[in-house]
Amino acid sequence: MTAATPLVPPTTTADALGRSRTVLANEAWEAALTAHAVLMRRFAEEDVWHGLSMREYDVLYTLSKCERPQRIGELGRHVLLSQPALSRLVDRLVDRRLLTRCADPADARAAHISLTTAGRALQREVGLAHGAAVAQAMTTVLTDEELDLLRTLSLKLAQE
Amino acid sequence: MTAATPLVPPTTTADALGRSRTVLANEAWEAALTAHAVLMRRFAEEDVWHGLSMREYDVLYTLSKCERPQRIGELGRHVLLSQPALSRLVDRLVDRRLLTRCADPADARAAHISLTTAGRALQREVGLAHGAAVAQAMTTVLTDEELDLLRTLSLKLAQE
DNA sequence: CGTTGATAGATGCAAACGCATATAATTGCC
DNA sequence: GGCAATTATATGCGTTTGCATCTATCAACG
Repeated sequence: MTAATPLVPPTTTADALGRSRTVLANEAWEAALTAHAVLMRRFAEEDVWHGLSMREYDVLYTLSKCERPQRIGELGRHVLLSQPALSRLVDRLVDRRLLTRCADPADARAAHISLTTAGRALQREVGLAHGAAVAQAMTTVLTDEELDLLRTLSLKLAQE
Repeated sequence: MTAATPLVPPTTTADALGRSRTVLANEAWEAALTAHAVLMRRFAEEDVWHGLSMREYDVLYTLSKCERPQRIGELGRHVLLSQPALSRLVDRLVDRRLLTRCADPADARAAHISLTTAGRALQREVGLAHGAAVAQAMTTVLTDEELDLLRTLSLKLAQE
């Protein structure tokens, strides 16, 4: 038994990186928040919105991916907005003839929301231009592998 | 020259994954947005905020990382909020004795914002509990390597 | 059936937000 | 030094938001 035998405990990955697991998590979250803010700001100032707010577009986009009409509650799961705020946002889009509310024969409480033809057309138009801006912003700094990795990590985070 | 020579163009990584680079970027962004929304909602409903909104905490946190007092404009770079909204948010926090405004001798336009003792104490208290919630949420679904990767990808996205 | 509790969505209201613009101070250029 | 352009922040105002609460409907159980 030599005095040179290393007696330090085996390092974890976090130790090897010089940070605790908690710090690692918080640094990752802070970086993600910053990236979110930077990109949201950049996308918001693109001239592609045709009078929609990003939240309004978010609702149109969510509906565009759905085959069947959605309830307010369902939409709420995809949009970071309180139920009353979402309810009124839908009101406004209905007033603008971009959405329709129709009754559910099986549940009189529910409001089924769906895109009008105009709503779908507007979503497509905005989506095309916005999607191009998203691609532009992300592909200039990330490789294909990194984009795929970001998607994978994000899906893990979003899972319950 | 044989007829068996493959004449298809070399596949890119995106082709190999079966998606175009644009689609890849948009899928990554959508997943990131979803993760952001899911986690924000979860963090917001944690009972750690002591009467602060998350945006207000964001300002206290940003200031807590700075040695010197910051201008409104500097804070604005870190917070996803319009300049007037930030100006009034600071007003409210000053009214609550969590921040102080002091004049800049070299530039009478500028408002130097800094934490009061109470503001710093509140940030620490909230930060401790919130940081724990962040760590909890992220470490249960991501490994250390993945956390570090997320941080790296996010920093790349936020650059420029 | 009828009452109780849960669920979907709407509404009252005060607080907070964004846009446009005002105010005030600085910089640059003649 | 004086005037235009720019920068930093504040304010007016209409819109949107969140919280609390309300209404209406459904589900479940005696």
